[in-house]
Amino acid sequence: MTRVRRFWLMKSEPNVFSIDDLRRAARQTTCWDGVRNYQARNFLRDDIKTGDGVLYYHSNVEPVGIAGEAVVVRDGYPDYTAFDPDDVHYDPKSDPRKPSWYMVDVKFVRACEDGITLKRLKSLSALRSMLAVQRGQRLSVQPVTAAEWRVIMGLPEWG
DNA sequence: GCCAACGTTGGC
DNA sequence: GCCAACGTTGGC
Repeated sequence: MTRVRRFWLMKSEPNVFSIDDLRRAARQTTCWDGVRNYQARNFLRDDIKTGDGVLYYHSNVEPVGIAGEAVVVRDGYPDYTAFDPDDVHYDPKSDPRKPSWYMVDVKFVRACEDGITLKRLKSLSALRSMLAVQRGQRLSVQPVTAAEWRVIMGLPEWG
């Protein structure tokens, strides 16, 4: 029984961890730690699976937008940074026997050199209902539909 | 740096 | 269970 591949958008502040950091990381892979929102947690724990496609989104930078593509290489597992008092993402309420927070591992696929800006995404009528272009949308891990994925993968910005 | 939008907390 | 206060996110 094969599962249908799903697609996601994950936000990262590039001054914390950028698509180039991912490209240069060991095995070009990182754990997606530090998510502390329950809706995003549920996606990481239950829905995001190895092989799923990821739009790597740069937030809090000029300009904001999609900076590259990644792929999920490990299903959800407990976010151990929540257990470490020295970690910025430490959460004393997360019990290792019943973890509150989860993460997946993602691997670099390609960077989009000049990026696909949010402004550009908003200009495409095919992406009108995409979550990322909605006003006030703060969720750091978002589902992307297959149709939206196809539109974005077909943009000339990928080179 | 500002601030609108949103999620969480905690008093009641 | 409500909701005001608070803290955070993230576009601008």
